[in-house]
Amino acid sequence: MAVTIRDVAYASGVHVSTVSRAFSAPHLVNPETRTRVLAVAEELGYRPNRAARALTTGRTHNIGLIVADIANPFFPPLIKAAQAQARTRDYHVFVADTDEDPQVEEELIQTLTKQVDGVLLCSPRLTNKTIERLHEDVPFVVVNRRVKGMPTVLMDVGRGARLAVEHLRDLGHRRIALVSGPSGSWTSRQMHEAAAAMSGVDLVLLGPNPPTEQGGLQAAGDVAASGVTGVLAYNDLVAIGLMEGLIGRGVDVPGDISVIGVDDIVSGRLTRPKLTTIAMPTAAAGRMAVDMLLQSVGEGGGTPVAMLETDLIIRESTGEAPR
Amino acid sequence: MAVTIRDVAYASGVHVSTVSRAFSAPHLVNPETRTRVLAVAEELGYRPNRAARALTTGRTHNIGLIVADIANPFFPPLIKAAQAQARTRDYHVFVADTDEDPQVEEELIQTLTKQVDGVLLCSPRLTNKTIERLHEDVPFVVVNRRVKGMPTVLMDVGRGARLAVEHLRDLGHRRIALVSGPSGSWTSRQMHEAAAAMSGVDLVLLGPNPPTEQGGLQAAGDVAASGVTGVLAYNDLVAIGLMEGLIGRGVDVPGDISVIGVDDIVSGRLTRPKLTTIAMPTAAAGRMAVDMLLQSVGEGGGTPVAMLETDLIIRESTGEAPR
DNA sequence: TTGAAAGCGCTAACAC
DNA sequence: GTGTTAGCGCTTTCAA
Repeated sequence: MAVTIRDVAYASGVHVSTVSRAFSAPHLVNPETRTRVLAVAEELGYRPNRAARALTTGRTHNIGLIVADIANPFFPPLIKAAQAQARTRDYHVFVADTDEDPQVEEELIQTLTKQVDGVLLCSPRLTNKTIERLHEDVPFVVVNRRVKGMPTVLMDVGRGARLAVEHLRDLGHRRIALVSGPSGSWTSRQMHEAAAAMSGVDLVLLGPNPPTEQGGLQAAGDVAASGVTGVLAYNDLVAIGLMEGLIGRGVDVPGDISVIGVDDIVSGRLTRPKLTTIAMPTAAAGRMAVDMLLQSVGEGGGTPVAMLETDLIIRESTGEAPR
Repeated sequence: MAVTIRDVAYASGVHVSTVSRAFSAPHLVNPETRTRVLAVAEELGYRPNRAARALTTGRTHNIGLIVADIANPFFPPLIKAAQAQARTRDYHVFVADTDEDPQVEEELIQTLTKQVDGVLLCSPRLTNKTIERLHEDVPFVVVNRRVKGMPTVLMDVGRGARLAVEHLRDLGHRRIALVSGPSGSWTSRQMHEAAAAMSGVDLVLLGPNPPTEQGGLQAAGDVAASGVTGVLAYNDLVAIGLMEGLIGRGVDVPGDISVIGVDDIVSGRLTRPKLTTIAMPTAAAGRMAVDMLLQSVGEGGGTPVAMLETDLIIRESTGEAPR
């Protein structure tokens, strides 16, 4: 068995409670005793058992991070950043993948609840109602979606969409398609609203579509047939699939049709032409979400909503409208 | 506070131990009592506290998964698969990113040790000695590296390298470069040994290089100057950077130089030309590693070493040798 | 400043 | 088949 607080207490000739204090309430113990205890602990290789500690303190020092699909390139930078940020606060993170299944998501949250101080819900697929119910048992921070009364981290995709449409308009495009994502998606709705409000262009809504390359590929026919010269896609994956489908049909990108994606995943820099896209601050979102969660765990006050900036990155998949 | 076993016991008129048994030793309790207890538990929304359970059983039902870099596209499929497999066995997984820093890696392992039943070490950067020392406190499974006496999951990159070299040889290439990875890398060494043993081709070793796009980009000059007509790169990232550098220098791929990567990351399908690569069974490795870990946690016997198949995926970055 | 004792939620002998 | 009891490793009153 591993070395416990008792071993340290015995070896340093003090009571366990003193050892405990030496670690978690240093000011309550004589400096000399403390140094001695710490030295002995070090020598024995003692590490406090966080689970046992959690039992009395009610603080696990763990958080849960639930995402729809780890393999979706949008998430890894967020996971990485969240995990790194958590570590600076001495927190560990459980990562769970729901495979886009709300059922799995709910179950995961429930089994995780007792082991964590809070949960980060990234692009959750659950209904608001279910989220609210589950929230009774554990603090949440929701990323990429708006749920009433819940601390939230959003990325301003509306602004991104406006920038994108402006960019296309400046290039002379007058008829633009929005190749949307899944029907329930908050992001998709934001994009639509922002784009629809822009003057000087006609907007054609094409969707819903699965948020994947496949989804984009399948939409290529409709896009080609729609007579648009510019496209704003739900995300980079969709944009990449779309470009593939378009090029496969003999459509030139950006000669005939300009394409803009969302997310700025690394793959977007590798396509030919390189993808113009709206960069999402995923890493910043991960960090901020962790901060918010630990904040709300500590105090419980308020329901902060953060809106992070997005930016348009112009590469090669957009150009002058054909005339 | 959340509902505990005590609440359930009280509400169903039995002792806590009976409730405990109803969950973890059903055969020891009267079927009727059991159904009643379970019903009450369900109604109250009782969920066993796994941390508390771990305190008595010594089984946390958690595992740790430590990777060098979550954002490296090689890892997400592995993480996803490991996490999914763990879930089928009722295990949760801590994911931690070391940022390629051995120091961080060691500390992470130490703080995680008490909270998990075992740890998956993916492409660890620690010395064998350190790994062996840490292994005294917690079971390990090592992925992508060979450590004496440790359960291991390997991917047969040697075979992949042979297939790759054969493929180039069949296309008429006689002088081939191996653009290697980091100096300590097990994978890199395997590739080198396998490729060097092939007859009918001259092998030029270029490296070590960082395992990134940047690394490939920087190696482009040497590759172009080396007079080879075929290249096997350490991984897809390096291969992609290399292609970029080559094409930027006016070298045609595959017209002048053929390029083969390793990993089969999704981005490789997006480059122009599409990347020929050695597919690594990362998802299978993740699943197998979890199985091995839980196996060794359960029994502790043996030191299994699994070698998973790799395959050559021929796309567009390889072609006939120029004459 | 330190020790003693109770208890966090749960399981595991041991009785009955 | 079920209740009793002790205890997992730790923190936290309460005394001294």
